[in-house]
Amino acid sequence: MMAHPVQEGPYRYRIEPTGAMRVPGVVFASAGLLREAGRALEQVANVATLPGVVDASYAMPDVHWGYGFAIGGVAATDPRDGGVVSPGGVGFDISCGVRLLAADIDAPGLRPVLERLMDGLDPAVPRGMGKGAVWRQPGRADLAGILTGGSRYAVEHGHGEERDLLRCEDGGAVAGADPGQVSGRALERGARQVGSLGSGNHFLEVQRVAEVYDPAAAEAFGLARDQVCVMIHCGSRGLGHQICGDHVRAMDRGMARYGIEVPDRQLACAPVDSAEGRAYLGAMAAAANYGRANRQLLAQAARRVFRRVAGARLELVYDVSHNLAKLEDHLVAGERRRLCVHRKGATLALPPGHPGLPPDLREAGQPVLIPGTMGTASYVLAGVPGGRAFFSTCHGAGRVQSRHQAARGVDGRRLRSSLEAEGIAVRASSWRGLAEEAPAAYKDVSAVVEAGEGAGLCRKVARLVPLGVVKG
DNA sequence: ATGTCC
Repeated sequence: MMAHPVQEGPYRYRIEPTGAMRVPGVVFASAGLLREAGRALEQVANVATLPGVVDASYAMPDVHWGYGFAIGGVAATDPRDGGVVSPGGVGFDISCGVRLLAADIDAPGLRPVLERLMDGLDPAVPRGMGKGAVWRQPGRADLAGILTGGSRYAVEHGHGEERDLLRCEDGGAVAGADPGQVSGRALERGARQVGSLGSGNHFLEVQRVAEVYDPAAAEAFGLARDQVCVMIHCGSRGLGHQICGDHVRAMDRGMARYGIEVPDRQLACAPVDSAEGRAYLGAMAAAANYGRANRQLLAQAARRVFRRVAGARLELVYDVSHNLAKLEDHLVAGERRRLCVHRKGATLALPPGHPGLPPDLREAGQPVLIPGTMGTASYVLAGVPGGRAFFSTCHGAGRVQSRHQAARGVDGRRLRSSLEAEGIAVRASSWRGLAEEAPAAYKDVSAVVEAGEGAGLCRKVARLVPLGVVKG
């Protein structure tokens, strides 16, 4: 579908419905970010053709090209109106997300032991391709427990604190997981990777709170200026990837049976209330739980190193997923409807007062964690009243260069030297992998966050800067 | 993102 966005408000553009589009497209962006979105806007228009789509096909300020759906896209469908679920609307890395922990130590206090801390984290954080995991050989029962119980199962088996679960979306476990819909191959891939970072833009960073914008919310989140934090960005590894591939194939074969036509095969989908739709949602929830358990185990690995090297404790601030579809209740034109909300490279941002928040965060709103590009800032945001796009906001910087382009433009060793010269300790698993994640390959995360705030999607709480990077 | 093609 062609897309001709027209400005209709500050940081807000509209793509008028044409052809098979059932609803408009709405893009939240500055003029500069809109230009960087490029052909991803055609994907935003394509999503507006899906059966049962409600309200609009939305794009966050960090929108960029993805598989079928743009990354940075939000789309809700109504199952009672033939609404579909599409694996492409979640992405290959199901439940990819971010976990932030706050240390009871400040940056000046940590500085003398930073190098030793990084040397401790280096072997303690399994990463790269096929190179081990924190939970080495989970049995069949443990794997099934992880798929249905997520972080909760990990905590119940000694990998964390009960309080952690209050700081995870859905209490650490998504309901409705159906391990029976997870293929043998997905299980086999997943069994070897429970508690591993992966590669690409996934990382574990030791950070410092550089600036606080909203002192009341920062206090509620347990954050103060100069405090040390740990941010973990990872997903569901080979398991989620295999599940996405398996179910795209099944839906591609089944679409004709439901009389569904889509403008791009990568938008393969099935009605939420169909055998294929239910199968995918059950497997997706299992992968979501696997992703949370993965972050839980990596957090435990970081906790052990912090205790041993710095005598410091790490408290969980929050854990968010930015690749997921969920059944949620929303008001649409004054009417309460249960919708299937796809967020792909977009984060749920519940507003202050929302019943889905733990009591001590209810006044501040939901923490939203925005990983920056290596060597640049990351942000903590919060949901706002009247949040748009089904209470969603951005998820990160978003690429502007392909991996190949980035690797051609930068030498990994030289990049490490320049980061170290800025006082950022780097522990990389491969030089090429490091070069592919060069800051030049990404949009300016600060511009993304400014646009998100300007568009009324979220508000800034704090900015974090890296002290040390453990790179996948 | 991903045992970067079963």
